Amino acid sequence: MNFPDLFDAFDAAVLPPGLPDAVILRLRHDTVARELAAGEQLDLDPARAYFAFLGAGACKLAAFVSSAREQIVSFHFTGDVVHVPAQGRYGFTLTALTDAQLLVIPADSLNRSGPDSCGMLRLASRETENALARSRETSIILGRRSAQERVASFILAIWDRLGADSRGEGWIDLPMSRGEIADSLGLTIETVSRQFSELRDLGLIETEGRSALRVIDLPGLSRCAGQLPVAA
Amino acid sequence: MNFPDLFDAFDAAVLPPGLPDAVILRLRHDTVARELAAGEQLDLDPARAYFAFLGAGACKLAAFVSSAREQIVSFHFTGDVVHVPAQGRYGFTLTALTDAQLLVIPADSLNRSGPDSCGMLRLASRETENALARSRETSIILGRRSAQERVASFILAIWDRLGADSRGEGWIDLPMSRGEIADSLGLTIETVSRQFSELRDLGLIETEGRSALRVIDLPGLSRCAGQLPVAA
DNA sequence: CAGGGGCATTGATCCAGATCAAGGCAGCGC
DNA sequence: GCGCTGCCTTGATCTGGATCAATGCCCCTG
Repeated sequence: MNFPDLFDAFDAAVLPPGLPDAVILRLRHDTVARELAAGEQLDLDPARAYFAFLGAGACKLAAFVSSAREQIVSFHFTGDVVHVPAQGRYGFTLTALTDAQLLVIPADSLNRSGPDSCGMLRLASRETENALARSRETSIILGRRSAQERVASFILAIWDRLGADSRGEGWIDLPMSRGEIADSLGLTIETVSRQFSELRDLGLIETEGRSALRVIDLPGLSRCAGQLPVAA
Repeated sequence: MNFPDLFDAFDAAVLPPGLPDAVILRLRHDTVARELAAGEQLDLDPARAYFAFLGAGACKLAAFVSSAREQIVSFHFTGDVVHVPAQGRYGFTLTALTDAQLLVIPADSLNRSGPDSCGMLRLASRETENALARSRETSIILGRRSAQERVASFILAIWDRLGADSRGEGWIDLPMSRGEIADSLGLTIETVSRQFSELRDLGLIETEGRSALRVIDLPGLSRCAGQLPVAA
């Protein structure tokens, strides 16, 4: 996918209708297309914030906490707009999980004031708000839930997002490794693996190889994801 | 503090300069002043998102996870703008920790489009971005840090925010209980209490009664807050 | 198709923090 | 001032998940 096609996809999926041509042209001028191979990291100026539109593929947004381990803040898939913050106390990186196509938009360029650009500001505000909602949900999961609840929640979230897309019969291909799942849930690889096994033994999911996954019992999985150990 | 004074404080501290009078008047019209006693909860329409300007006092923003325990998303103090989301998967509540004065602004009213209101949109966007940065930092703390690191981080954050305000010699009064600290850090009351004791024994902080706190060794506390158990 | 490297699974043990269980102490009403 | 109530602290024990340690199994390469 080349720049014009990517930009068209972005325009159609994300941009509010009725923006003045001049504004769109300026945005087009500020925007850059990038293609990443699986595992490759997007190179950005750490002093600036960006939005990235993911035209194809999957990626992770991660904070470097120490050399040992990173905290994955969110996973993103085709069609998502990712908010990449400027470096504050932590540095953030956007890394491709599969080959990916993206449009990189400096946040400044959406935030630039001007009588015409309200639509852009609205867009920036909305996307930031989406990111905030996701992040707060992550906080809740990390603060208050058991390993099983975390893994079940993760599977449900992926299922919501990828269940429709992938190969038939409800099988999906996880684009991330067990280690990356662990880094997003605040667990270790071993614990994630054990929880997958346990959910399989409970008959809630089915797995095949490293990445293929199918949800068999959605309500059951929701039940696993739902409650605190204390119950409610 | 009455509505006009509160609004003036809000205008001075938060609103961008140079907004047209009409826009300010409209905002003033949409905005409501509320006074909360310590422990009282702000009653809002759960279907709508709000911003709240905290003119005086302290409050907590919490998500209800189960009847047993809530996850506190953030603490806020005089001068803060709090982003209170609409109810999604979780319901959020804003509760006063001390007697508090606040201005409640429906998010719609900042987001309303119009050629004049770019300044408002910019404001909404900026405040949402602040909330996002705080929330992501919370996620990192909850996902990857030990009890001691969490408590030390918490004390440092409070210290940054309240160290200057309160009574002399660097003593500050914690407006929240141990239980609330625990609920914000994903720990239990007992663990929080033990960590306070341990930091006291290490000579990093001093405590007096339930709520008085003084930081003695700031660099030492930062060191405690900083690293993973693995070290780096 | 054989070999090898890397991720994933599984098992054994350990430990940080939860849970359970007493006291202790500040602040309040009487 | 005295007792009461509700936090807070401290101690003892328990346990979920981390850590340590082998295999096992994809998948890629030659």
